[in-house]
Amino acid sequence: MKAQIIPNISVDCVVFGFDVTTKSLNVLLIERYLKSTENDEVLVNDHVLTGYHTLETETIDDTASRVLKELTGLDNLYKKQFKVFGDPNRLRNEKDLIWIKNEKFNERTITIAYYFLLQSHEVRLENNTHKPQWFPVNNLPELGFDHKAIIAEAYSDLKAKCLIEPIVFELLPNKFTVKELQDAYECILGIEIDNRNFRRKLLTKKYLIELDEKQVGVSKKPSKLFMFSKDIYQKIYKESYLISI
Amino acid sequence: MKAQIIPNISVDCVVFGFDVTTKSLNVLLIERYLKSTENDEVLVNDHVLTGYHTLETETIDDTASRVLKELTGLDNLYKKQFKVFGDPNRLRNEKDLIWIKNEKFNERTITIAYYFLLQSHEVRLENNTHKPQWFPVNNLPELGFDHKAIIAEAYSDLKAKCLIEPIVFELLPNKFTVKELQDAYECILGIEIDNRNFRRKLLTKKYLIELDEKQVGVSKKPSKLFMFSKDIYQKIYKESYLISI
DNA sequence: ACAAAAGTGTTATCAGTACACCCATGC
DNA sequence: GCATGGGTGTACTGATAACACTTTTGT
Repeated sequence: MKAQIIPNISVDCVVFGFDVTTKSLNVLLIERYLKSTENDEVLVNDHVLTGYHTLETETIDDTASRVLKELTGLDNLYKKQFKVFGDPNRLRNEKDLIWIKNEKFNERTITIAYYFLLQSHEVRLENNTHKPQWFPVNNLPELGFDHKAIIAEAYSDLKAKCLIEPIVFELLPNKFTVKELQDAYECILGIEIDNRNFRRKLLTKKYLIELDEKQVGVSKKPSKLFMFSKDIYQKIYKESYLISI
Repeated sequence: MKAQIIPNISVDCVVFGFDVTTKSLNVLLIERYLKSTENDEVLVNDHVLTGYHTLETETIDDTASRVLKELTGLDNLYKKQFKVFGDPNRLRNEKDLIWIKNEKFNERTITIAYYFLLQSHEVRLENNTHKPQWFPVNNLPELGFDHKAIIAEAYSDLKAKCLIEPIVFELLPNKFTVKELQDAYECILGIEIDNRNFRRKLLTKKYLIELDEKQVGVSKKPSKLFMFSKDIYQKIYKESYLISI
């Protein structure tokens, strides 16, 4: 017997992928496309986040992981539940109503929103039945439902979190250069950082392990590679009670 | 026609009340009490958070506000949605099952948890049909459902948020002394703060307005009173991009 | 040898921490 | 006049911010 879906509770996933070569923070979207059966008129043609209803037997976290695995084949990614969207009118603009009628799900569905962090290139886009595509977080296409607002909230949470938790590393390969780390921060925060100050600050951190390796296949001076040690980070982590208001 | 409740979606409210005289951060709980109809045996006798199901026609935020108004008569309090609890087994220990059977609600209910901030004494406890009581956050009674975990998460979020947003003021009267402000911080964070450093730091803030008033009715030297200006705070607020990992 | 990116140091300023005593008031 | 809590100052240390040039490497 298959587990029942809960028709009024869903999970939506904002998948952030960092592209280290183009220095771009992207969001993974899927197409929402519907043609009229009568006259071939295109009724809906925009993009949405990936999501699905929760099953009776699983936790919400499991739903999110399942949805992501289904879309990307990936497991064990950084995952953050950041907000619930439950406005009774959140799915009620014209195209949403057409879509919902077609898909036959509950108009009053609340969605628990998660974001995931990975490197863009980890996701195989070719031959993917969901036809996912990457869009720069600052240049999104037309979005269905309330997904524009969901992405905005996710991005805002990501900006805040990356300053106080070591999550940038989730967007980078295992071995990375200091410049790439700086790029990731600059890209997420939308700011420029002085490279001397940044290097000094980060290179003193014990949890950044300098490897005996350099970049290969680059056309100019190759840079040293580093790794992030979560173990060391957790060992030296100290709670801060600094009041910053 | 009355709005329908959504049987599998609820809101739970962690009401934090600060008592400025006892310097105690408290949580408002209501009793969960059930006697057997057959033999007078007490089946359930513990405490829970206040909460209720969402109505078809309202937003989740509205549900939370409604629940709180119903319990306390209060409006316009600081309110924060901080996490969803949706484990399929979250309501399935023995007493919870007895209770749910009696109350006839859905075993697979997810709850969206909020916390509220106020001063303990704002809530009238006498003649309140819900029989709410304050308990120190560090000394809670036996709790039903997964409410112990919900309170723990709420408290943890509060600790983090009070360092970066001016929300302590929600726990204090309009006019307060610097000492009371310090007490609030010490109490929330569970730490001691050097009063000279604290005063110097906070008194330089433009959003703390020194009043031409002093405490009255205290038995020793009366202290100057201050107000928090949200307007000024928002005007001088500057986004910080300080990486603190 | 040249282009490109990696890598490096100093100074000034600000913020945080540690620490102990005097002062004003109500009783 | 005294007990109580309010209120204050200084020195040290560490972190941040501003700023420009040299080095290494591949081609």
